[in-house]
Amino acid sequence: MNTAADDFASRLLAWYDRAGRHDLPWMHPRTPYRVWLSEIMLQQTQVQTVMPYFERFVAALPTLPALAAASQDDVLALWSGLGYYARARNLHAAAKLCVERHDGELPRDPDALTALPGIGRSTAGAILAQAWGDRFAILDGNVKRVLARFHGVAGWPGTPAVEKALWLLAESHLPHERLADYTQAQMDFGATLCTRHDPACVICPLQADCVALRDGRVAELPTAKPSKPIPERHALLLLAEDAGQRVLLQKRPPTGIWASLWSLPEAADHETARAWFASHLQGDYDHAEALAPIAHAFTHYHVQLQPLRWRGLGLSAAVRDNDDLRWVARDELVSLGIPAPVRKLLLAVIPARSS
DNA sequence: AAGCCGGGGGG
DNA sequence: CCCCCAGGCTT
Repeated sequence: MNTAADDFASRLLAWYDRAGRHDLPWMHPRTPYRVWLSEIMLQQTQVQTVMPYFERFVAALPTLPALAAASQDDVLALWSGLGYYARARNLHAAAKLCVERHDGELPRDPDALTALPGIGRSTAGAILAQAWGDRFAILDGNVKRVLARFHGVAGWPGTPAVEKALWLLAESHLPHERLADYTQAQMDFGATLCTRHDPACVICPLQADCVALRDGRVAELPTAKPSKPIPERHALLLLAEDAGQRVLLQKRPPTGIWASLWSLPEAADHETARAWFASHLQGDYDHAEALAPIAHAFTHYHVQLQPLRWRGLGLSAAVRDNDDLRWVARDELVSLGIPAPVRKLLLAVIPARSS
């Protein structure tokens, strides 16, 4: 069995001092707000992807009260391109709750923390350990992989039984000191040494006691998620420009894919598109220019988006600009939350204004 | 227990 | 082309 401050933790900490990452943006200064924001951004997202978004976000909204006071559109604009936009909506809602319930600060209590939207057990542990040095375990993808190999735990970690076993193992290794460093050490270790493909076992500080290495099962642990067929979908994107080269954007519904983001009006087929066009725009639907189709992949389905473009259009008199439908100039795109493939399309199609 | 929710990087 | 990544929420 493992003692509380066992070899596992002390070896990991020694490795971290030597080879870990000590200069990530959220470490300097390592405030609760910055730790929290980084942990939310890092959910299912790699460090290199997160860094520029983190810098931009804290520059615009440097404190929790500033985040709470921001508009949802501002928050989504800062998140635009990162994906999993529920994280941004939950972050924003949680900030408001902290202002209401916790005097504008992130609570240090684990139950109060987990009660906030977007913060589960692992994220709460990461925040508590890194922001205050409190003794809580994490169980993210890195830790799951390291523990599954080190202890030879088979079975996909997504199943409750395997996850429960891994939580117990994670807690069994917790040291009594340096919890912030230990937490970072685990993540750095999984991200840079005990990697999914081709881990550096030959220089691993845990190699002497790793069950997977001993049994030659490193490549097959952790057990992969069972794969399922991914459905293919199609949709039309309606790209209407007015005489000033502004594009008509529509706010998406608050649930579902790309919730609450601004995007091009979307239709399942030409019949639906034609009807929407007729009731909102003045012009000839059949005058559309078909642009190159866009292939976009989500985790659980793939979609082919066919953009149709019209120029010099006007809105029907009965429609007008409203809260869910706006003519947007190219310069305004940066201030809105827009799905990545749509943003890319618009920037490619709408010429930058020559100054 | 399974599905939903993005986008990018790597083999 | 496949898989995975500092997961959490909903059903």
